[in-house]
Amino acid sequence: MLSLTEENYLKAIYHLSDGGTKSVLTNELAEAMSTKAASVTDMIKKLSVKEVITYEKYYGVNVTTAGKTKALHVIRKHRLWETFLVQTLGFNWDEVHEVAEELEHIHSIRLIDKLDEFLGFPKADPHGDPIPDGKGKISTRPQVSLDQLGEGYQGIIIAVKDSDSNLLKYLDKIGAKPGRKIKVAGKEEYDESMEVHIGDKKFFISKEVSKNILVTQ
Amino acid sequence: MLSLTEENYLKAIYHLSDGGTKSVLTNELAEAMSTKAASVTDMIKKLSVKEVITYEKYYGVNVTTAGKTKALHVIRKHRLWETFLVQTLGFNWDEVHEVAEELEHIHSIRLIDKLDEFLGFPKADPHGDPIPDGKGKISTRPQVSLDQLGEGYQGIIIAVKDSDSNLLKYLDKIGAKPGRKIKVAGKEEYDESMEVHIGDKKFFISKEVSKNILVTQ
DNA sequence: TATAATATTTAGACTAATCTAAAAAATAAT
DNA sequence: ATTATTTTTTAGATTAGTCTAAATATTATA
Repeated sequence: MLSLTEENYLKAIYHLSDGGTKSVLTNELAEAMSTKAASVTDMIKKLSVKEVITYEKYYGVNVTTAGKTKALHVIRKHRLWETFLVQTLGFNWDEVHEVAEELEHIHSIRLIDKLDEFLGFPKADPHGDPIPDGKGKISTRPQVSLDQLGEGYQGIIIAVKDSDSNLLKYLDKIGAKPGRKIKVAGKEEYDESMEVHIGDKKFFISKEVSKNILVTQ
Repeated sequence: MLSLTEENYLKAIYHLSDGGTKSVLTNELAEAMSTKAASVTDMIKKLSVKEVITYEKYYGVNVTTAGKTKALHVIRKHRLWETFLVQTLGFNWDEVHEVAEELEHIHSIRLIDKLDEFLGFPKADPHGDPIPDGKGKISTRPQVSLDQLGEGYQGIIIAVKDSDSNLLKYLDKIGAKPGRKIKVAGKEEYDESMEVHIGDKKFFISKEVSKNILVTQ
């Protein structure tokens, strides 16, 4: 059984390792957890004893299979709660992250399965991120961030990055929601800002914004 | 701000003091918290620094006004979550206590107010216990436990004690739910067991059971 | 390839919450 | 009113998670 803090570290490691595909360094984990490298070293020792990560001194951390499953279970809870907050309680999509950070640590499996059922077994959360099933299986679609695409591209928004509440408010304002069609009408070489069409409306967005919009390939 | 543990201590003190009407002794608090008296002494020192209780060495603990408000806020959250679990997710009333013990510590006030609204501002939880409002105001009705009443009594079940899951299963089986009419058809002097009529059905219940049924006076 | 810069780990200390064992106060019993 | 019993508190230790400062390893640079 992992403590709340251990769960948070494991989740961060999972995300930073891109779902367990690469190692994570002490300092980037410290940065992500808003803590000091020394604290991270202590924690990764604990997590490797619990066999959810492997760890080689000075060479970073990797998630084990067991660790992946546990991380995905926490992510499942987080995303189901976010869906509940928006779909059922009427929160805006920019208001749910912090609350879900707390709710994701409630233990009852029965609760989360009932919640899943109540919500109609949603495939994705309000930001378009896929919701793992009870066994920790996650379905991913091929996707790119919009900034990597050039003029003329046309596709569908799959998801948006959900970390920054102000960004989400802005994306909401321009209608950049999962499921909407988006077209790169023009791209400025100098700063990589672009003109996009979303529905029948046109917007100029900075590279900073386009990096946070994930679209079909 | 109280820690999770401090919140749990405060809630226990509030309950053991009958809503702040009497002092609580170290040992009974230790018993209620499944911990040792020494730990209790440490914690009540912390809680009195935070001014949610007053404490005089060797003479027990009393809740302050601020403490009452905080305790009632936790109780509000507990009871709203219990209502949600039963009403919305389809849990049985004997399955919700432990989960609500975790959920009651989620901090967002906005969450709990939205939940309250979603549930239709319920006045009582599934066991009949009153739900305090956002300001910590609680409406209590005059009530007695059934064991204190004699043959011939007739009234309405207001609430049942919710601590024991097996008791709740039994009460569910005999239909002893808040709102139902109940009549004491006979009472055995020897062991204070009684025959009760609930709806059109008749049951013999022990004193142990009757103590846990709260009825109108 | 030695040296400088950066990253990581160790050592030692702090707080919250807990414990056991011993001391002290309050209550009960003779 | 002493003594015995019970209750409560103190003293000192332990674990989880954190920190700073110092030491060590790795990587980059000249």
